[in-house]
Amino acid sequence: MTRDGDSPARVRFAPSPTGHLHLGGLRTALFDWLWARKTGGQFILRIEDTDRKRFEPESLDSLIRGLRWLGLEWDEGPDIGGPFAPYVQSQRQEIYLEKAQELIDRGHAYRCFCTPERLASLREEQRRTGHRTGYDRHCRRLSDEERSQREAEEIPSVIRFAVPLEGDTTFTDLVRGDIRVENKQMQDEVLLKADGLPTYHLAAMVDDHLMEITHVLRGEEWLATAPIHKLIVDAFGWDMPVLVHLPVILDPSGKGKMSKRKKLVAGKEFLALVHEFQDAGYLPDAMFNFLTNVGWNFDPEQEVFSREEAIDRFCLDEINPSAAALPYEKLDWLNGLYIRSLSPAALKVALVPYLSRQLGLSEDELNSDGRLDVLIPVIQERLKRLDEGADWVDWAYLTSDELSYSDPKLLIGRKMDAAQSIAMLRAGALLLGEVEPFEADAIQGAFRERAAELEVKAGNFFGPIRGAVSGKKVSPPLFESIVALGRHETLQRIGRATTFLEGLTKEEGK
RNA sequence: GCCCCCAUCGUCUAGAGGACUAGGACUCAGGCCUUUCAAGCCUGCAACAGGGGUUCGAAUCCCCUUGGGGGUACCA
Repeated sequence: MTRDGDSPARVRFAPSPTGHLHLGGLRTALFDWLWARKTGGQFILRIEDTDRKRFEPESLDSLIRGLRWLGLEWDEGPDIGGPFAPYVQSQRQEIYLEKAQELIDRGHAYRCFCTPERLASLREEQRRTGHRTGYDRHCRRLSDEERSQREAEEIPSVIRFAVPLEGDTTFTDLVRGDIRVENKQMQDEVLLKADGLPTYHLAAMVDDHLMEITHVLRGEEWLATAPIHKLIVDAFGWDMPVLVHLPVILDPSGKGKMSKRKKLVAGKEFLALVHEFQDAGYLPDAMFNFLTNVGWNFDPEQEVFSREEAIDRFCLDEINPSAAALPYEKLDWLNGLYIRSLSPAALKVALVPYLSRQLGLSEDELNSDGRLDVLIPVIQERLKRLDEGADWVDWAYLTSDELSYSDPKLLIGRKMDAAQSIAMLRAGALLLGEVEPFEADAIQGAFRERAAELEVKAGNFFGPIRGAVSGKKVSPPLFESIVALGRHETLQRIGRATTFLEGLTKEEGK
């Protein structure tokens, strides 16, 4: 039933807007989307905002941006509507109320008048005495009389599900098989809260049914509540959708579920939130490729694949049931691969916003001259993330004054002395003053020729020049850097570097 | 504590009883290339958690142990 030829599935991603979307959520959405596209069905976005205390309005925006960033377009959702609108649970309150009442009428639920205080002290007592925690079903045993009396007094109440006292419940998880749990292990979960809003247990089951959801993909943290959900769905007399619990994503250390942000032994910070990956300059295509292979495997012999290929091969019953840590190094490698596959023009478009932010220059300024056009092709293969671009080109945007040569090691290579470096700088300046055309190949040719005449190694010649031009030990290829800077600015920098070294040798001579 | 799930190189994974001297990828190490740094190419290190079964034969099936994870809310 999950092989080729599956009928169109209706799959929903149903996050609660309680904060920024993290990679685990994004992966769930991705698998949802993949399955909907694979079967030619629908991908539905539903907002589960039934917790007023934890609701954060901004997270909705963040959520939508994150999904769009990865390219997961939904077919029905709060912003575009659909045949089962509204897709925001807080706007569906009457439905849940009605359904909860229906369960009471059928004897599957009951009103509970216990105060939060009683519940808390009950829990405390259970913990203290080493008993298992849980509601003691006090109100389930209320007589009709007692119940109507409390209702008449308008004592605040919730509606709880009445779990069968005996027997057991079996449900099926597509990747784990049948799972059986004794009913006595389950709680009379709250279905409708005192504020009139439903809990997940009610709202999700009702909406999944009403919205004709065929497959529910959700995090493994829901596995323990699945039997309750089965019981609720059974109580209504509905069909259970296919359940797939996606393995949790572990903290990079492999210990515990990934949370917002944690530090690893190396003291290195790992990203977890979708917008953080965005800001760091991971490409959506790379992220798509990466995430698809966590919890599922495209092909053990093929690491890189397109969205179309992924849709074509994706299969729910191949999902891996075991928890996994994100292989961050692989993400970097993949991202580098995708960056290299971009055309220089496309990379420029992607890179300029990052450069603008980090260098404090406007995008117009960055686009106004040819520096980036020369530099981008040569830094392309050096980038793993877009936010590394600034480190590769910042020197080109410094004025002569801003560039200082305080460290002689920058200009003097290993096994060289200051006098030799000065000679190299002078020779370089001489060449750069007259070489034509002022292009990387021509300049390189002239430099190599001169190196041969001088009988010095290319590295010894280029090193001091590199230091003078970029102010760095490590820079993009020298001759492209020189071209990006232009003849005038390059000569200026070499001149200043020469002066600096000369001052140094004089001091030593004293 | 109780319930449930999971278990192959450091990490992501392939493996659905014989094709496994366990394959791929990332990382790491070494080499080639080389103007720095990368990229690229080549080589290498590295795993079936342990113990019992079942079977002619087990990484693959069963049981136990251990380890890890999840849940135990008027949160999702």
